[in-house]
Amino acid sequence: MSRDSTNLPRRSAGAGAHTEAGAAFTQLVIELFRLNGTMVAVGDDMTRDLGMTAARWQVLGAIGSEPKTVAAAARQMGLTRQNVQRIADWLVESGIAEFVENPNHRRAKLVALTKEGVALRQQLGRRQARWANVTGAHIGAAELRATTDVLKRLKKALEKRS
Amino acid sequence: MSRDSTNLPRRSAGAGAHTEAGAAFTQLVIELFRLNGTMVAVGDDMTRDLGMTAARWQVLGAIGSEPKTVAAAARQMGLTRQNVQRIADWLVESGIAEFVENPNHRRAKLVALTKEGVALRQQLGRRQARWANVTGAHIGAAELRATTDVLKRLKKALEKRS
DNA sequence: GCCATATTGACAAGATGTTGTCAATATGGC
DNA sequence: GCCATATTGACAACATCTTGTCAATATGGC
Repeated sequence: MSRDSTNLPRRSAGAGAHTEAGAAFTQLVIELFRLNGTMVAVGDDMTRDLGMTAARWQVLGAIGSEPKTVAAAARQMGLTRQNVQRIADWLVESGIAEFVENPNHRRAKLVALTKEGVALRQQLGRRQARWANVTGAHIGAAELRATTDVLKRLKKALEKRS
Repeated sequence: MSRDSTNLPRRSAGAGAHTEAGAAFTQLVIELFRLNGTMVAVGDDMTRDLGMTAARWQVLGAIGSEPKTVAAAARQMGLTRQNVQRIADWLVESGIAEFVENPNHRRAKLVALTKEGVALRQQLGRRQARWANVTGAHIGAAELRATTDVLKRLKKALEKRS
């Protein structure tokens, strides 16, 4: 191990110079963007024949576990309220979801799955499980969990910073 | 270890059921989306005072190493040609980049940084390095590299599938 | 209960990204 | 050199996402 392989950023690292960990982090960010793009593309592919997209699927999943308001779903997924609203409106138009009265709020109705929505959710769930099981088997549960853990820690570190 | 902890998807896994690796993979996907969102937000924050965004920064970086055509830059980053074209046009309008003659193609000019673009790239590079070094140090180079490796393998596995 | 404050859905405008099409140009087989 | 094919930038139409604003409603301090 060379004298420069410390994980601590050094004052002596000149302008624009990466430490070892800094370089590794940068590579991770690049790969993260790439994989994210691929992941969304696969999600779109997996749902296209059912008239869905990855984004719609995500909302379907959020309201599927239990009915919630648009704002609550948006918060849960880290998306903007307005974007989720638009998708929720589309789901309702398409008969997949419906707005139901919210005992806790007069205006903020709950978005709930219709019978058709529940069936769609099940079908997509089966597809996702097949896909996840096959893909996950390529890597192995232990490594996947370790990876998820690093991603979570990174997210926390980034949020503190702001 | 229980009899069910195999990494192989089983026929006996009922509809919608996850294997251990399948469940771990699913968690990873969820965390990937979240971190990606945070990452773009941080990129936007880091560049906002310079009139930039994460997307523009990415293109700046691509043409910064050496001038290339819009299509080449798009390919390199996995973005659409048209989207990169729009961003490149903006960079040129803003005096950050310019179109220069391409000896290999009469129409497809190269996008190159101007003097101002080079300075901007340096400034952003310094910021990025500080940020990467600090954030990377929280995790450590070894774990970061292991994580990047898993992401790369996942991307490969997903691409084969399509 | 009253009131300051936060949350929520609705709406609009604009930014950003995608998809399809076209003609100009380059490339490779022959 | 000629020609089929692929690549490229230009343009347009559209989909998607973000940002700002507003009034209705809920919440918590008092």
